[in-house]
Amino acid sequence: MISNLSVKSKDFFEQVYSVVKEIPSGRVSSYGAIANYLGTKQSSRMVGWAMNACHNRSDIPAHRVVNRNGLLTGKMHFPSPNAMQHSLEKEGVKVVDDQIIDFKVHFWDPEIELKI
DNA sequence: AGCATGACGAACA
DNA sequence: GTGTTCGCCATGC
Repeated sequence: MISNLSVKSKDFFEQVYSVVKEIPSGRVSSYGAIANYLGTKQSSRMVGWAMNACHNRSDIPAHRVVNRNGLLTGKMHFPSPNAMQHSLEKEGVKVVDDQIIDFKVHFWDPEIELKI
């Protein structure tokens, strides 16, 4: 039903979206954690690239995905640069100067929470 | 084909 | 803790 050509990257995107959608409210994750969960931890950039394409999808809480430092590096890619921080604070995550406070507390690791 | 860039991460000085 | 460098892989010129 589906050709096996050029499906890899698409499937990778879908996997990223699936994991991101599993992130509960008030929790955050990192590109590297997702990449690690998908088995491509060395390609954390591709996770960010997948998020760049998330504009095609509607149900992707991309604001819950930040870099390893808990820094909102991707906020500038949102409709409004303030949307990402605002959404996080709305969920109870404190953000100051584009950085999540107590990031490790709010951190959500798919490899742990989803038990692989 | 090569070179530069990017919502990253890790290693190293 | 900060700054620099490299690796990674897809995309654009």
